[in-house]
Amino acid sequence: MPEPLDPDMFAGCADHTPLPVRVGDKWTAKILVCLRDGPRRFSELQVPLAPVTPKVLTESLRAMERDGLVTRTAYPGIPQRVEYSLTDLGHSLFAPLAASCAWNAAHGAELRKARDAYAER
Amino acid sequence: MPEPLDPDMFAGCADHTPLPVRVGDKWTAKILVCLRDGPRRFSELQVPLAPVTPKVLTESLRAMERDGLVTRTAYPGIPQRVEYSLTDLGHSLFAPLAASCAWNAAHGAELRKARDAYAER
DNA sequence: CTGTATCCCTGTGGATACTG
DNA sequence: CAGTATCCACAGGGATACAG
Repeated sequence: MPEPLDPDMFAGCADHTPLPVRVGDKWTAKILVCLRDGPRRFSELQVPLAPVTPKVLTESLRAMERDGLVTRTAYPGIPQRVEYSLTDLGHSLFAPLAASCAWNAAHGAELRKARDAYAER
Repeated sequence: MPEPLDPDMFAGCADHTPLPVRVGDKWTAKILVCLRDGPRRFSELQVPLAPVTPKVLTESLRAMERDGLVTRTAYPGIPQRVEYSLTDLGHSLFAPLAASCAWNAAHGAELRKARDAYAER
């Protein structure tokens, strides 16, 4: 018999999920992985992330820059050259990300099985 | 100097984030926490989750049931009585969830600081 | 090459009211 | 009590074209 739930148990929480900010969206986690081993250029990121559009990739990178996860470095010249790299804060996100990936590896099949079984009806 | 990125590095991935399915949404993680210590009734969940609407709470619980994270048990009688409880699979999500919460505790302030600094311009 | 500018579509979530 | 039924608003993401 559990205790009654505290009506204010989420009072200190942000409005959204307890997951690290904006890592639950469509591209952030993948960008993290792409930048894991070193700086990458804009066009270099577009390849494995296809079919991401330039607009969306820019938006994602800007948001990550704003949150201190990546740094953007522009090298003057023609053609233009821009590199994105992870900050220490960005690297620190691999800890929770690895935990999530481990869960998927261990239980993802079970989840899909449950989903398929539910669809039977 | 990192190797070139593998164009197919995300070929096996789902279209979305590598995070556990539907835990990145607005209510799932909070529902998990509410059900952690035992079964809860629908109206019992509404209290700490306010101002969630019945429609949205139902949708979230249905999706979690579909994914095998919770079980729904209805007890006949008047007034009606329904209890939701976590499955073993649901409980297993606390591992990645804890890692995310730990990140927030350790680095959340740093992220907010970066965000505020970025807003200065 | 590295983006911006528009326009648009969809899904998630919400407001409100009603039912078995 | 435990939902359903409607209707709706908004943000994320995408298609396409263009610019510095």
